[in-house]
Amino acid sequence: MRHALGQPLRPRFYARDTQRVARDLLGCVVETRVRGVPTAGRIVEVEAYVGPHDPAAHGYGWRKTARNAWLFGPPGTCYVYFIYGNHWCVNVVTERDGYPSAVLLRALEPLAGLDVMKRRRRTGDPRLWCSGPGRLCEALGITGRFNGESLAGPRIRVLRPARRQPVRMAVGPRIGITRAVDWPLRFYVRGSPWLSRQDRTA
DNA sequence: GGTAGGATAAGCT
DNA sequence: GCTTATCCTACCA
Repeated sequence: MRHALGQPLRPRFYARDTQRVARDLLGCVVETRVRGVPTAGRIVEVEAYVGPHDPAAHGYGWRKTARNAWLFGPPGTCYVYFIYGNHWCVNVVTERDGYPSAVLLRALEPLAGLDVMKRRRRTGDPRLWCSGPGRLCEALGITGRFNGESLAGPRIRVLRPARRQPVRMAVGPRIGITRAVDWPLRFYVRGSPWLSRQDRTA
């Protein structure tokens, strides 16, 4: 039962319009294996960073640096960056090789390795394990060493469950940005208790 | 219940 | 110097 949680998404899943990829990622499962220790969670919240014309995206104006280089990588790659001197954030790279677009993972519903998440996050409250981009990286053991890895690789993969639950999706503005603040590029599962902030529209 | 401020570092001007 | 795709604690209500 190697893939009890589902089958890995193929590269062509990611090689599409970034907003479509973002929507379709809701309900899929992220699984990591760090030093043999597995953890997994269902994606309930994402944000799209749609390309060089997106003022809030790291690849705005085609500006490529050592830090964001993997944002320009092939679809289905991990782009991981360090922010605010404290936190890692993980993205899935989309569209075509050389084009800077990606989907930021913002919140997961914990599914497997719950004891490990509890230890890594240093809190017994499951709501605080994966409800935010920095939190979910800590819970799943994702660090800069994952930058540039394939999302179908041995250490991190994204799976489509055999029986994917129907998702009631909501859309809103992205969080924590100062430019393009009204672009509705945050997609999340309406009413989910695992979001990075409470859904008041549910 | 809510919010203000600090931690902490890379990248930019 | 200043900003940043964040999180946590302290404090006030």
